[in-house]
Amino acid sequence: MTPTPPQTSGQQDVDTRERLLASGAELFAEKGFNGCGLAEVLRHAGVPKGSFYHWFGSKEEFGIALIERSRDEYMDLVRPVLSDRKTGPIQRLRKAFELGREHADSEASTDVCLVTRLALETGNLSQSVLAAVKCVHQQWNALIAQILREAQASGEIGPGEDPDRLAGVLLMLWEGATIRMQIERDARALDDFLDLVFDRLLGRN
Amino acid sequence: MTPTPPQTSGQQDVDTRERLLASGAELFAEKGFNGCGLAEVLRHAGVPKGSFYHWFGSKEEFGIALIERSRDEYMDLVRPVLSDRKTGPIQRLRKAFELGREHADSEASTDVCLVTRLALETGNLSQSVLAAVKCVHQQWNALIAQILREAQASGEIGPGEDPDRLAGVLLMLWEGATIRMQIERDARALDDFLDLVFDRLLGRN
DNA sequence: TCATGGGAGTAGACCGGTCGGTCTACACGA
DNA sequence: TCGTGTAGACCGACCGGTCTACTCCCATGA
Repeated sequence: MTPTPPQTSGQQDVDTRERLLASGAELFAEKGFNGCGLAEVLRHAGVPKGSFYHWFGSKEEFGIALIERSRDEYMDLVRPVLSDRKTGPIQRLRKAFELGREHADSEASTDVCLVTRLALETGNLSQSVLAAVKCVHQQWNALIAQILREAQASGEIGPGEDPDRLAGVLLMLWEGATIRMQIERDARALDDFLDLVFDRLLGRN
Repeated sequence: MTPTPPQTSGQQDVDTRERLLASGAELFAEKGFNGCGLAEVLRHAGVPKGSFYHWFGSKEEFGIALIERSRDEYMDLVRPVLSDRKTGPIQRLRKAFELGREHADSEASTDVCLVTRLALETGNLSQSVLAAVKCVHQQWNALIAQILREAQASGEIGPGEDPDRLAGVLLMLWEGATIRMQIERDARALDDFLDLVFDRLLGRN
């Protein structure tokens, strides 16, 4: 279905696909899915249109690949932190979000998590892209809920909390902070998020 | 500069402008500023292109008019609640947000606050539209901060809080909840927001 | 009283540019 | 020679915006 990565022919071809994805991630995060035409992605990547449609069936399919890539990248970044058994669950969670903050700080200030960026475009996103966004959200939600359950088991948070619901709230706060950052062009919103969640909401540690 | 409202000639002309604004508010809230072409707005309003450019200088100018209209509508809705001196500040604030929740509930679930909707489009919004969004945010922020100061004066919240910063956090949470609602097509996210903010964050009342 | 001129507003054909997507031609290694 | 991938001209649809033609109302003045 999707072209398989080449085995013998060197890396020029992989390069093309990878260049497209990198350009797409950058430009879509900055301008949104509908706000950026293929021509611009192509120009930025230095790839002709024919090559694009060799690797991807449509702009939509390209978008979904980008969403999944974005999730995988973030997961890779965060996994070692989350699975570090030397620190408590809440502290691990905090570190994971701090990684996200640092990421936002290091990029151009307009650059924001692609998944969040696409989330508010849902109204004019196609059904399949929307589904991909939703799916990643659920995965993140489950991941956070898992950590919260650990925290509950170790007594770091009260047994009365619903981990799934609390995870949803955390994710939702993070998204709000991301919009705020986007408007104000200032990562301070993410600091406010960290303060709020870890000092006041899950506090006393 | 802008065409003055007609004084003597009845209301057909005002009607045209109003119909355009109503259609624009509905369609832009659903599809975003860039996700919806003028032709669609025109068709929905039953107004020819010539009339549109009679009333508005450009799509951009139209967008700014919509943002300001959205703000005014919400302000009118919320003002009586916020200025009701019979209830405490925090309770008034809660009521105002609950009004927002009810509004979201009554509309089609895709329909969301226009200002929030445009906020994440900042990347591909023109400078002037972005400025309008930012301006409305600051006005809301100031409004909330004012209420919080009252709450501080009456001892409902601690004197250590920074009202402006806290107002920013509240607004940011609200936006996160709005995105969440958009993705899940479910207003439960707004309930979570209300619980979090008023039962836990500003709690004990 | 009524002809008339002009501004307000309606109506939609039309413009160049850009959109996502298709198509053919070609380079190159196995 | 055939499959893989590059290259870009080209397509119809649609974008925001312009332009001309037209209707209608009413202010003016003899």
